[in-house]
Amino acid sequence: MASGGTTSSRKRRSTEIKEVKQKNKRHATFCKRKQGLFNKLTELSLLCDVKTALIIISPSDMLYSCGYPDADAVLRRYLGVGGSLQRNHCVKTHARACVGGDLECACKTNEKERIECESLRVEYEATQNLLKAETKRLQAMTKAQTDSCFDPWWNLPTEGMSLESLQTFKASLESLKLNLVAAVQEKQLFTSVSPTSHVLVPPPQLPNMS
Amino acid sequence: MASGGTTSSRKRRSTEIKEVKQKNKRHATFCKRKQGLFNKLTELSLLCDVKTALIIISPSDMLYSCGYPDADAVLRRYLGVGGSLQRNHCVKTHARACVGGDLECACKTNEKERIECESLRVEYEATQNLLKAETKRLQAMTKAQTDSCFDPWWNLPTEGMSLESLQTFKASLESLKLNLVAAVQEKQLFTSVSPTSHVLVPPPQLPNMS
DNA sequence: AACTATTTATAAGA
DNA sequence: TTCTTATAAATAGTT
Repeated sequence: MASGGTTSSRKRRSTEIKEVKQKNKRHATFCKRKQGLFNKLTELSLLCDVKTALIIISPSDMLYSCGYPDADAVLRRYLGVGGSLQRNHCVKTHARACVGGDLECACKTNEKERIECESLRVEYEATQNLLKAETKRLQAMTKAQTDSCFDPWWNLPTEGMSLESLQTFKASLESLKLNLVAAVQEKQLFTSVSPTSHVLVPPPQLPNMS
Repeated sequence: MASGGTTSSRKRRSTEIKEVKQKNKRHATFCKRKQGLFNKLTELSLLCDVKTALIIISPSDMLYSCGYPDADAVLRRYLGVGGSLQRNHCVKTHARACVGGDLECACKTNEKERIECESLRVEYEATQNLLKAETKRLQAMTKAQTDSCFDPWWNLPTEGMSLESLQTFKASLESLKLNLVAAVQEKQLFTSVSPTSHVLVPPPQLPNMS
């Protein structure tokens, strides 16, 4: 009796624990990958000057969105002027297996949404160039050191610049941090950091999605 | 004269070539990353049982989309029943639930705020890049140290300070990044750390996240 | 959250 | 674009 009951409950309990673990694991994976996806999306937007919108709906109908420079603007553009889901223009669809079609269509529509991401991109690229220059310098340094073990890197003529720029980096970073903190605090941040972010409305009722 | 003309045209040509190369490079990057993003998206959908929609608009107005199980269905869900993009801006109810402050409609974001957001994003990106640069530099230095045949640079008394400040710098960069993330997270209840990501409120009857 | 061993993505060059 | 490869980044599993 006691043993039977114990066994039974142990079994049931272990099953439950396993399920919970599975669920937790899946959720952890979801969080990590969602994060990664958002990062990738933002990187793509900035690097390649493209506009993006990403929407994720979790099994429990939680909505997540991410877009640059404005998810809704992208959606509007995608859906067409009427905001209808019937699009009248060509879309390269990478659905499911993510196999790209061969559609070639450069749809030209009203380009009123000339977004001001240009300056953003310029700045970003400047930073990239900086990074590139630094990297190159360091590589040269390393190579020089490897080539001649007697001549350490700090003796190389470029070394001073490297350290100097390091100081510069630090200084600019610190001011950056201040600016950031101030800006974040000033904002009411349910709008998030996106320049044109929106909080989304859950629909009044739940349509079946599957 | 002839030489002048030659020089001039050579310059111009090389500039053009450079530009073209830049353009090609960017496009190559775009293709690769777009592909990667689509793959990631599909993986997320399948692994975690979430519904997704991703739209990309290239500078030449090419539209790309990817979704699972159906991008349009996801969009419909996102947009609400009416499929209208003016989905009731005022989400204050749900937004309050998320932040718990006095709120303004996200849709009413004014220009000033948008600019703030934008600069915020720029700074965030710049910070990330600086961090990247620093990390790379430190890695290279570590490598140089390993490769070094004789007295490693950090053993020299004068240069020890350099290393220290480097490490301090790196540490401060990392904590800066953490602070940044934390600051953003604080403002968003169900967080995504990405600068552009937001979380949407689930429908009232579905409280728990999976 | 943090860490690390692996896997995966991707930049550069062809 | 596609292929290759060296390197960088993401992340699964674990603590």
